[in-house]
Amino acid sequence: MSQYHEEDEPNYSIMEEEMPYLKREDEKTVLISAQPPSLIPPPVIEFDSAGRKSAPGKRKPCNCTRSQCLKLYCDCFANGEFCLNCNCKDCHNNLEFNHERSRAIKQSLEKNPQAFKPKIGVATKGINSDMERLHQKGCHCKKSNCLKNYCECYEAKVACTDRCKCRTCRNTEADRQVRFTDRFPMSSDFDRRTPISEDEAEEPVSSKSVKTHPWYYLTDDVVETTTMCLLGQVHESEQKNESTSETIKALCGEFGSCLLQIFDATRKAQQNELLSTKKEYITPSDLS
DNA sequence: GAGTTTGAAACT
DNA sequence: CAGTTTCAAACTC
Ligand SMILES: [Zn+2]
Ligand SMILES: [Zn+2]
Ligand SMILES: [Zn+2]
Ligand SMILES: [Zn+2]
Ligand SMILES: [Zn+2]
Ligand SMILES: [Zn+2]
Repeated sequence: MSQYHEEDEPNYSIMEEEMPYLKREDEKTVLISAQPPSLIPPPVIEFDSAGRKSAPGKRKPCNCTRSQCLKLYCDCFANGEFCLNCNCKDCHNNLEFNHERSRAIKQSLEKNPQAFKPKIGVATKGINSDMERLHQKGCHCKKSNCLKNYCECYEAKVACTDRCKCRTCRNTEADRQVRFTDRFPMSSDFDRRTPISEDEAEEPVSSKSVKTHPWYYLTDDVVETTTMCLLGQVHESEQKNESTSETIKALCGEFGSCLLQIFDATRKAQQNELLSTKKEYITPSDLS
């Protein structure tokens, strides 16, 4: 994979990094029918090419009907993956049509050498934090105000930048900051700061099991943050001109998201309690 | 589920 | 490069 290192050919080095089954041969890019990416050991990918969260094993099945999953219209193809358990019709994005598929990849690649590179920069990779987690090409939205998932920036949960050519954008960094959801993602390891009642605060015995109940984490801070998130959601829904029912639906989602984070803190507290039966102190490395 | 809306990708 | 068409997903009801 790394037998070619030519400084003046950045495209190929990128391609070899992103698509191991591509090889350089003479002045051409040649696709070798090596192991398909989906069969290669562990594709530990956190984000797909569009910046969406992508659980390594699972992938949203496509429903392509006219592209044969051999154009970038197909998300599977665009992610450099084979179709598997998809609902596509007349799919050629598989080993049966490997040759045709390789030709299609090559075709897309010569149209745009960056075609299979992630559209959204990976979020800080150790020392190399140059790659911003922002859309590299920018969106061109006209009617969604960049407030719906039609917008690739919004879908990837990143702010629009000057690279975008969107009209009436409501997804600027400033816009996002008044929506709270992104500003205060309640860290699941927040501490309880405000005692709910004085009795309980001075109860040494109950402190062992009380932390395993969700309501223990309903501190003022958490309640306030949750409320802020909901208000931010209302704000966003109003900008979208959403109907009341859609607004309520969105609010339910937001509230559920907050509740899950609170519950997550509960779950971690339970784990800590289990660990503390053997250890006096828990080091941060125990948590993860 | 049916029908509409949307903007990237493809095409001219 | 710009204008148009095609396409599959996002969205609405
Ligand atoms: Zn497909
Ligand atoms: Zn597919
Ligand atoms: Zn397919
Ligand atoms: Zn946009
Ligand atoms: Zn944008
Ligand atoms: Zn925008």
